[in-house]
Amino acid sequence: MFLETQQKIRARFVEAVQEAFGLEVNEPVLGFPPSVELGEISVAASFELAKRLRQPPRKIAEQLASRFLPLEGVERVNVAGGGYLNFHLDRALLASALFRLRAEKAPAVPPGNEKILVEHTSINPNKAAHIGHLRNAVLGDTLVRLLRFRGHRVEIQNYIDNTGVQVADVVVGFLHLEKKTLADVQKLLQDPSVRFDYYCWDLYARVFQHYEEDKASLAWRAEALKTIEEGHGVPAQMAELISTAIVRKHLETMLRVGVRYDLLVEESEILRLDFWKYAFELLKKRGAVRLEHSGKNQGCWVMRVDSPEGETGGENGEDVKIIVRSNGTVTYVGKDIAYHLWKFAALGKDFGYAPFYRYTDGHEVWRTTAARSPKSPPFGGATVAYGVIDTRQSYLQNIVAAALRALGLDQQAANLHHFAYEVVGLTPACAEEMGVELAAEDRERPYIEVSGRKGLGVKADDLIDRLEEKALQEVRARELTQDPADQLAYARMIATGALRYFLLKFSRRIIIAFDFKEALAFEGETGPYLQYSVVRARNIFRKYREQHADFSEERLQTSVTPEQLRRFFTDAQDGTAFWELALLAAQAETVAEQAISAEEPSVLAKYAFRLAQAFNNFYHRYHILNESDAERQQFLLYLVYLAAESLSQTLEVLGIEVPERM
RNA sequence: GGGGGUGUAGCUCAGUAGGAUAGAGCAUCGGAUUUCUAAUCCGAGGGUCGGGGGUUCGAGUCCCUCCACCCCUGCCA
Repeated sequence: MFLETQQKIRARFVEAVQEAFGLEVNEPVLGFPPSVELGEISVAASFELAKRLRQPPRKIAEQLASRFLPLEGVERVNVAGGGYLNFHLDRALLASALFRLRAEKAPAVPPGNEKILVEHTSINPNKAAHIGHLRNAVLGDTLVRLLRFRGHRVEIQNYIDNTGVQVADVVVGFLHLEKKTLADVQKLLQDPSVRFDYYCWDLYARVFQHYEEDKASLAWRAEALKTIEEGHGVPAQMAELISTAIVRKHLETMLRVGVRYDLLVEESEILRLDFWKYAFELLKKRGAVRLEHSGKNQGCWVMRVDSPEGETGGENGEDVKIIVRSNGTVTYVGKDIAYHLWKFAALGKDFGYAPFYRYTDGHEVWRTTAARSPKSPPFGGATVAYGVIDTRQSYLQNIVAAALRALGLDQQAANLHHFAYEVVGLTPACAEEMGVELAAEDRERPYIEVSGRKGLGVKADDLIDRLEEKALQEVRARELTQDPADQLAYARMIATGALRYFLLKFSRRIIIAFDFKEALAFEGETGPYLQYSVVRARNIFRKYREQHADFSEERLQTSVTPEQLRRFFTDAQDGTAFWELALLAAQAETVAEQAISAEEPSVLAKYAFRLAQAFNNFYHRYHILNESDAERQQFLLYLVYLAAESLSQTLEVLGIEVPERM
């Protein structure tokens, strides 16, 4: 397979340089020659070696070229240009290995023992989810799928900040603005005409407006926050009621786009089980935190934040972060430190667990509880942890890592990956469409920031609704099926495909300026384009089967011989075009590895698009069912299988399902 | 002030740990076997890769510097 061949070439290069020149070198970077006629893999390292060896690069490459063979999968090695080493692969061998890989349903890599923990979504459970949350969830979910695709054992956690300020604000809204009792809220929850998460969305905005108008009312918040954190009284009960209901809504929203979880870690349990107290003791013992006796932070426990160069302070004094407020409550970072110690099994304590939500396939989402439960699966205890958290929180994530280091957990700190992504804004036009009044200068901005406090944003479910509606129209217009259930199922897959691809095609470091027109597009570089490509390929097989009842895709593996593969892949007329498609299809694993190491799912999304493009091009150029040469027809079917199966497996990693018809 | 991010075609973005001729989608214009359903394909136009230095055989990519925009630097998260 392609990835393995690459690894072999790298390793062999190091040996070859050692043999030829007695020189120790690192594994070389592999590139791609400008066209497959020049080879499939290239190494440009001879240029660098030229200095050390005082020889022209071309001469170095020539001395190395002969030392690679025999190498499984490589047919020949030659020198091109000023000193490139170009590797020509054994096309028939690679293609048949790829066919076997795609045809076997078992994962390519057996699951390892090490557990990787991915935390994503982590929405404040006080109102409906918006597009920014969708970006987080889809990025996180795709990271999970990527890791699993490459054989890693992954646990998905969703952190629920159910004792934080944002929940407190909604409690304030119910208690003080709406004068509602616990029973009133309960009734509201049971009212089928009320979308509770939408209701809270509006209420939260109203609370903020009230804070603006009446600063004194901020005291409500402080009071509510304290009682919620202490876990007693009506505010605490109401917070529990609200957050649990909203979390359930969030799970349902995310399920619509194929995102699922294993465990909900609730902040209230971190407090209730004294995880924080325990972590606090550890930090104090190590001198990582100290109590301020004077100055602006008097009465607070703070942690010193070292600047990267080790220069602390300067004239303005050192940078510190408050961990415990002067009123004794813990900031979010403090709780996050405790949470992360538990993630790495470095706290010496564990939660209890209880089932919370069951998916239709039986998979259970668990939540943390204070009571121990013997029947739960083991959670936490990871060696590597990813946190999918927006980039604005980098400062706080650095503090968590710094705390780990302060406790001597350097290895864990190094294995803690802040998967930082940028937020989703609205284009000015979109913001105005949503009813926001913009100043002239705001219209010139690249994007308008969404604001939960102002109630400005595109709700996730509204967007998904619109996508499904549009997709349903398209499905109906095409008269693919008369069955309304099928129509709906197709529309949902197409809507999800469009949305997930839209959120994944951008690099995580750039701000997405959201626009309905772009997000609702089904043509060009979109999810539906990818899905359509696979559908086209499957249509070929379906039609072919109508004439050949005994046909199955798997049978191609034997009906096309290695001899034929060799012949068609080196055909003077079309060999290059055939080979380019197969070669691209073979790179899914290589690209997935890249996406993981760069922590950049867009790399795989872009690859899927390139593969779909290559396939559509091929589809248009070669008419398979009309092919009169039977051997050639079998070969073409073989090639369609490689491309379609590679693409559909890649789409699975992206969380994009393919409908039967489009 | 300090830390981080971004700047590539009219617009939105890629550019694979420096490599062989700067790419894609959208938009615009022109075309395609009345089919394995066109949610497709082909072609055209369009670029001082923010500016200036430097390193290198080679720089969109690395270093320095300047400019513009954004985020963080809360007893919010």
